[in-house]
Amino acid sequence: MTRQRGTGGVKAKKRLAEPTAKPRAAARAPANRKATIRDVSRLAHVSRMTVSRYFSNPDLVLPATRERVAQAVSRLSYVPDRAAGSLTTRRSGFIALILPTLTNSNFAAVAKGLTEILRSLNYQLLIGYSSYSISEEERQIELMLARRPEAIIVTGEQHSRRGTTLLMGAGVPVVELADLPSRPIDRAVGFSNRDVGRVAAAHLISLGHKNIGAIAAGRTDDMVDFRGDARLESFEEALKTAGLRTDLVLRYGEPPVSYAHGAAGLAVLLEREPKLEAVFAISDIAAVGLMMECRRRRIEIPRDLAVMGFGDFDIAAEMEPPLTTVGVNFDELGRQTGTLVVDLISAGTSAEARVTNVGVSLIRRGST
Amino acid sequence: MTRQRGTGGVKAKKRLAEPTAKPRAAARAPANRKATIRDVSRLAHVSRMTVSRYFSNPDLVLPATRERVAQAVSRLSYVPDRAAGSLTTRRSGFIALILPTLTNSNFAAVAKGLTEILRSLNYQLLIGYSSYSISEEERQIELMLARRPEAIIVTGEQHSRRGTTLLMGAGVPVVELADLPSRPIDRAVGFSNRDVGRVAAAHLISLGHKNIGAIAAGRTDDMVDFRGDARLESFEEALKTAGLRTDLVLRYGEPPVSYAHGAAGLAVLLEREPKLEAVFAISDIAAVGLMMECRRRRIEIPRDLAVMGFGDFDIAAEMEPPLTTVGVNFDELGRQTGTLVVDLISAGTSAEARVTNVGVSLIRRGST
DNA sequence: GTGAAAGCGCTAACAT
DNA sequence: ATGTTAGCGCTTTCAC
Repeated sequence: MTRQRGTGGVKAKKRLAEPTAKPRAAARAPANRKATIRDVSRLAHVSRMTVSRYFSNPDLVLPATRERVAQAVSRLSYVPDRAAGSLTTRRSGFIALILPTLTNSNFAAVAKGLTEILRSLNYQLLIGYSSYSISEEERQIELMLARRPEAIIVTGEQHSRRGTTLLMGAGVPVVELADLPSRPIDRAVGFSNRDVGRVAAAHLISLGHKNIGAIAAGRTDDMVDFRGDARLESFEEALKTAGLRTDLVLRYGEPPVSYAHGAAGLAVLLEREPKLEAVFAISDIAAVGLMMECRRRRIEIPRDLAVMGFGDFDIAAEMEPPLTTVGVNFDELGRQTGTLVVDLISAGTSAEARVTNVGVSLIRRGST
Repeated sequence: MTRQRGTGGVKAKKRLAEPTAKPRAAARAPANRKATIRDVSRLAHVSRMTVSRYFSNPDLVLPATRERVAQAVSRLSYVPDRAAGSLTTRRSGFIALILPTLTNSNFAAVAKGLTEILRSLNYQLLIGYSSYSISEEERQIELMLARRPEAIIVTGEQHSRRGTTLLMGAGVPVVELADLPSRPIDRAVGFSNRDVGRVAAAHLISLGHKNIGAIAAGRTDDMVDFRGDARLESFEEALKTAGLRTDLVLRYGEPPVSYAHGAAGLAVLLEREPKLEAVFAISDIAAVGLMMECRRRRIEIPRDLAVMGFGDFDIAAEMEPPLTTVGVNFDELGRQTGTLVVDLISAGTSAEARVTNVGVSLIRRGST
């Protein structure tokens, strides 16, 4: 079974199957086959096991031996193949994370918070994003599962039927993020998007506004921002409960909402109600776009129009006037999720409740 | 993790690989263990190869058989283990991507452009980020290599010594992004950050400004934004060449630059030179922060101060006045990189030059 | 402290 | 159309 130098030992028939169709391993770097543990062991004149120990538990290797292995490893630029290793250890070292988008700094913050916790424990985040598409999320779940992650983190409580089935049968901890599922698949760390809508409405109403508008994205069969919708719906309900009009609650376009959503939204609202007094955008991004449009139209904030958003994106505090918003500590959300996941993997359990609420808070600033 | 028997103490000669005499676990997947191809094969009464073909080339399987396999797959919620598969195929299906940060929508756009190309070909992006730390980048490179990606994409041309060694020995295509290395490790798709600085300086100078400032992040031993620095340096050189003062070229704080960098930077510059006429920020983000600070100080743009940035972030066009900037099509950069990488993997070569320049363009808007 | 044997879950290359 | 054989690169277990 020796098959070191040259290709001795390999069946010569291999030549047959070379119809340039499929890319073969050697296609690109003929001279450069990746070094294996066997190459190292031979160079260092030790067994493969000793090389393995050198990486997993160096103390078990005699210093002199260790040094020889180190030399060989360095000479060959050897990096152990984790995929091969995990086959035996049954630990992939992957934590899967499926987000709606990467282009949202709040979600990026979650990834950052998670990484902080996972890095020292040598887990690697396997990040995927669904572009707010339910079918794409399902595809991502399957892709992730194929990599045997030790835990899987998804966004929200709404998934495709098959996606849910896959998650339930995953056999590893599952965490749903940024929501408070009434019936979590396994665990959840999030906040109430309905609370966000209520807090926003309460704030605007308490300021005495009557003609209150709102801006959100629409939805297609496949693309939905469930959490944004929840914020909008609860906002609308709160308006209704207060006996206020709800015909200024706008949904249009595809998620995620953009600056342009906010700018265009203002135009629509103003046409519908010139005496518009306040607007809640389900994302700071739309709120900022709207504020810029106000500027173009010489509408002074908050004197002529009160504006608030959601997310407390970096730009919110920097705006002039600074944007009132409903904030969530996404960094912390990521860290808590990381801690939970690590507990779940190592202890198989955690003191945390099945559903953890990190809460939301009104961040009152100059735009209202 | 109980071992199965079959490896008994006695050395059996030539044990058959396939259906051993010794019965193993029952056909159904044990509650606690992910189903394997063997579980499926037993449930469907076929060999493992047939199950394998069902996934890789269903047409080779008789419809009736296919149906039985499908049933079993579905009943067991079986998802093939890609790590195990790649051991044999020598194709991990991973493309590694190492970015400085996820919190930058331009880099997020690169990931998006890449995904567009790679998705249909069933590659999975393995994303890592370095937080602008050189040592962390090195660590990421090693982590990635351990997953045997079929190509590895890194940002920039500056890496740690060992990082470079690892990349050179990777044995797979390596693409350096967002830079134009004079001596690329393998391939590069990017633009000239020095051009950016020159274009910015030329623009501001052509407008007749004399007291021109600039804002960038500083650097620590480990944290550097090489590309941002290149933009700043070439900007400074252009100023010098034009015989203009360069004492208003500012660097401070850690990368990446933030809104706050821009706001604080303006204060410093104004203190140093009350007659400041124009500012170039190495990132739109800092430029936007600076514009907001202008607003607070009732400095009118562009009348009192011309401002320009880099990156053409979404917010740039939405500002009031809209921000003049130097733009790069990062989406396209991602797509081109994707196409290149796919060519390189499948054909082992590509018509592309070793270094591809996607170019930069001055986007003249209202802030100058 | 080190090594030999066995096998993780999968598939390429052959047989039928 | 389907099955058998022989590993892929690594680590577990157990022997020395």
